[in-house]
Amino acid sequence: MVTIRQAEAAKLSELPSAFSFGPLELRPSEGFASASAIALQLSVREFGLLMEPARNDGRIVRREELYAAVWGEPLRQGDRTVGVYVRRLRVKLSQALPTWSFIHTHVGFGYRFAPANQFEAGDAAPKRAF
Amino acid sequence: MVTIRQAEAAKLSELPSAFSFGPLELRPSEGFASASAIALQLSVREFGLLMEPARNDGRIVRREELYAAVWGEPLRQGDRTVGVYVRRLRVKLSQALPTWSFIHTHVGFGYRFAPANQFEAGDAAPKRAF
DNA sequence: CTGAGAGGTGAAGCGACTGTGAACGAGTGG
DNA sequence: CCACTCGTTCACAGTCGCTTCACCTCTCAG
Repeated sequence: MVTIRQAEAAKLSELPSAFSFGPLELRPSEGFASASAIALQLSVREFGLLMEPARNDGRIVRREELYAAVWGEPLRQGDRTVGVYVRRLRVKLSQALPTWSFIHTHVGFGYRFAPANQFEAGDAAPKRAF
Repeated sequence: MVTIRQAEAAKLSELPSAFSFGPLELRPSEGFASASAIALQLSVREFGLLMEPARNDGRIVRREELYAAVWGEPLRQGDRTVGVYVRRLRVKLSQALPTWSFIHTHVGFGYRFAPANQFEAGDAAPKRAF
């Protein structure tokens, strides 16, 4: 079985050393994430999830795909882990940036990672985009 | 019994990764549909129906065939589900593109999927074709 | 015109899916 | 040994959309 460290290390090489995601600044190589200069305290899994925008730019990603990318193994039937981590990420991100939303649910499909500021309506991505 | 997720995943592999349908842009692999840069909010079933043009280019399709393609099982006697979803699709599409029509009824036969703009009469498909 | 059949429409029940809070155990550092 | 963090799992609650139903409209044959 693959350890967290190994799985994460394997992924890092495929990612850019740094990129921005809306108001967030992410540096995979350092395991660092900040929101408007406020450093975020993320766990390894949470950080792995936040790397998703670097892998797929704004498209809708299935849970299976997300899990495979972060955990390095196929998602098992009935496994709710992805949902739990999405929630934790949402909590931390909304604490740092209350007016922003980053992870959008697509029922029966998966999630779409896209920054959206509720005070700048009409600009960014819609909640549902099938 | 087959879950929605499984049925949907099975279909995706048979479709092109992206195609256009009149002013619509569709990406089956991402569960994404947009109308003139406006992202459409479709459910899994609605999206499955909109994939029809990728399977049959412009010909009239029987309800039985449509149901089998999207639901993955034969249509039962008296089942009106296809009609309900056609209506929902029409509503959403007409909201996004009021001057366009995409799904044309052929009484006693089925539906024909073809983009038609009412402001460009003479060019595109007639409402009834027999 | 009238009736029958086909399709359109609106609403509602129910099950599937997702969100949420909490508990447990493994791992780590003091 | 304890305190802490994090990953994982579970049960429950809330939401969403699939399906079904009843009723209406349209079309056409006679």
